[in-house]
Amino acid sequence: MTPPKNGKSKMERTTAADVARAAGVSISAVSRAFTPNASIAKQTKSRVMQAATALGYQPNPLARGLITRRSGMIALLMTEVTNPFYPAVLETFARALSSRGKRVMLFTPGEDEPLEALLPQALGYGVEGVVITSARPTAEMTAACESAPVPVVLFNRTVEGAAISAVGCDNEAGGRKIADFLVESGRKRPAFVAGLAGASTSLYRERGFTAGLAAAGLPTPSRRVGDFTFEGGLRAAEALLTLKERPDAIFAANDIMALGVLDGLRRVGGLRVPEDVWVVGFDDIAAAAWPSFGLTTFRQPINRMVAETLRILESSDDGAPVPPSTVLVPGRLIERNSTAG
Amino acid sequence: MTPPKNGKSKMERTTAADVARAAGVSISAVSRAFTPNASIAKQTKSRVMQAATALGYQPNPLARGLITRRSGMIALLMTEVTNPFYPAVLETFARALSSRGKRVMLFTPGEDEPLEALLPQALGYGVEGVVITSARPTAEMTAACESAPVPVVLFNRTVEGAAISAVGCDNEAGGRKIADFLVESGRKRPAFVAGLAGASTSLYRERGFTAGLAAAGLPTPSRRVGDFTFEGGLRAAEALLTLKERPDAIFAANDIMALGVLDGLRRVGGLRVPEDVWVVGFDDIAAAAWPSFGLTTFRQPINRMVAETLRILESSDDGAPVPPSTVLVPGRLIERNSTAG
DNA sequence: TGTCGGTTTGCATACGTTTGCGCAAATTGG
DNA sequence: CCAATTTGCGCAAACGTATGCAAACCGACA
Repeated sequence: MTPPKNGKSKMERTTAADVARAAGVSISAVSRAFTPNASIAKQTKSRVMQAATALGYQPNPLARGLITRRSGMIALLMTEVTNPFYPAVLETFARALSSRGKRVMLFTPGEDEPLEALLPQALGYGVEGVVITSARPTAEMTAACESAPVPVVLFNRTVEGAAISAVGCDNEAGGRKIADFLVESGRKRPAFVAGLAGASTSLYRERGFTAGLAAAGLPTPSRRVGDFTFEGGLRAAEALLTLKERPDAIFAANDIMALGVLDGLRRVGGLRVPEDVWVVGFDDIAAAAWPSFGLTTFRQPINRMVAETLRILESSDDGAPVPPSTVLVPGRLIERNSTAG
Repeated sequence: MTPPKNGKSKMERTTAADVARAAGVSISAVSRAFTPNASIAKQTKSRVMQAATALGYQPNPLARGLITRRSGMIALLMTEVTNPFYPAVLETFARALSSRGKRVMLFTPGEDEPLEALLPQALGYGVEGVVITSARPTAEMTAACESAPVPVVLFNRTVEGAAISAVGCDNEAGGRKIADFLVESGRKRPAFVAGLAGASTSLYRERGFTAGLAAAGLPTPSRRVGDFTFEGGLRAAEALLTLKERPDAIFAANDIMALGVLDGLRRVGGLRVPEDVWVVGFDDIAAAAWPSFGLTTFRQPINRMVAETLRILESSDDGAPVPPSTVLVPGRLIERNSTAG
């Protein structure tokens, strides 16, 4: 005899059976009461619900997930958490999912864990969808994504020619817009600070930027790599200062590098921004708006990007695999004090 | 007939039964091969493992969790993700758990979701432990924590007199240390910027700070509230500048506020730091080390704090409920350019 | 060769749900 | 008021694994 007399030791989980007993119905009825469109009479449903709240019952997601393959969890694969842009993304996801009753499981590679190992792991947990962010998928990973039983979305990354959905900002247009802005404002020698080699975001931003400059008859900009980090931006700025022809504007592929550039120019190079050099970033992280920086940047609309991602994840909710789609959300140039357009 | 002939449509999960068939053993044997101290012959184990890797099998955490109540997940309840300190904590947790084969589930309250609702939800997922961070537990939540079937640890928060484990930095000692430092350097009119009312961290830091000043014969410092945000710090600085006796040092209860204070002093107040006013923070977030700021601050040893937290979570790994313990990890004052000691 | 301790192994049950399938009850139309 | 239809409900079989229990095995010792 182990009746859930509410054992004194530790909180015993109240199960559907308990609720069923209390409400005088079968376990099935309880289950149906909690299933959105199930065949159940209004009256019994309310009786079940009443008993359920009285006992503090809520269905066990694991048991449910075992059957339905829906655990109410979305996996987020994410490597860089250093760049403040990603915590913001993470938070937006978590909040958005929270209000839909879902949860986010975070998968970060451990010490010597390859990124590829994470996807099968995530799938093992029966997640309903996978969002891959800030990670350049390898070829094998791409294949795994394509054959995954749940929708996979690349966030802020794209892979050419792969059949995977992707959501991002229009990076190329952003780069172009920034080039146009600098050109129109009379800048003559813009430079570029790239992120990690092979990162699609950096690549497209650079492509648009270079194209914009070329269209105005300017040469291909000087270029340094900043690894998407503050220190990288700082070093890139120092390096750019040693050029014979000092740049009169620097566009960094993301904000955190741009801040590093800005600090490098001011503190190390002894230059004034924007009087001597202009600086432009990409993302619009919180620190870009701090008075010390006032960084002109291209804002990525995180909310819309997250919303689109969830839309894709949910579009194939009832099994039917949806063809992969790529969504590019438009961004917007935010002018601040690091330029004087 | 649905043999796992590797259906062309979608990746069929390979189950323990498949492995058993391939290895010519029973399902139990497969299970035991994956259970650390199970009774199984070396030879069979290796045969199972071989078949497992060949088929790409790995046990389903949900099914396993249903039985063992161990899903391999740790819940992280977290509200503020704006303060860069917490993403850093999150990352540290994720990495540490990752290399132990565990995962972190993030629980953030949704739109109008009360924080209290998260704990039962997390428990429903069969998490092996709960870490509550940056959230002031209410009375009912405290009770829920105490009777939870898995260990719960408050990270960077404490609740007086509650039987809950807690891990944090020695905030009071930190505040005291900062006071001593300012006093020894000859500061006469230090001020304090508090975080959210009721947050234990802010409270203890202030207590130590005030005590330190009092010990040196200085009066209770002027005080403003900065809500733990950059903007709050900025406004607090402006407010403190209007005082008849302008402070000659400002200690903010966390770094992000301290940076706001610093920016407010410089950009709005037109003052120089440290020549006119000193600024000290708490946490040592990445931005504190940026050349623009060079914020003197009290470093919280995140790695050690996380390690201690995991130690507590794992100490009651085999059922035996361990008495709640409170661990205070010592921090360290990092002197930078925002002071001139 | 027979018995005995110890190690391995398989069988069956349990974990807490969902859901297809029948059946009884409720509803409708004539 | 009865037959035809709809509706609501319970039974039982899944989902994929862990584990107590008893049977089977293995070598060793008398």
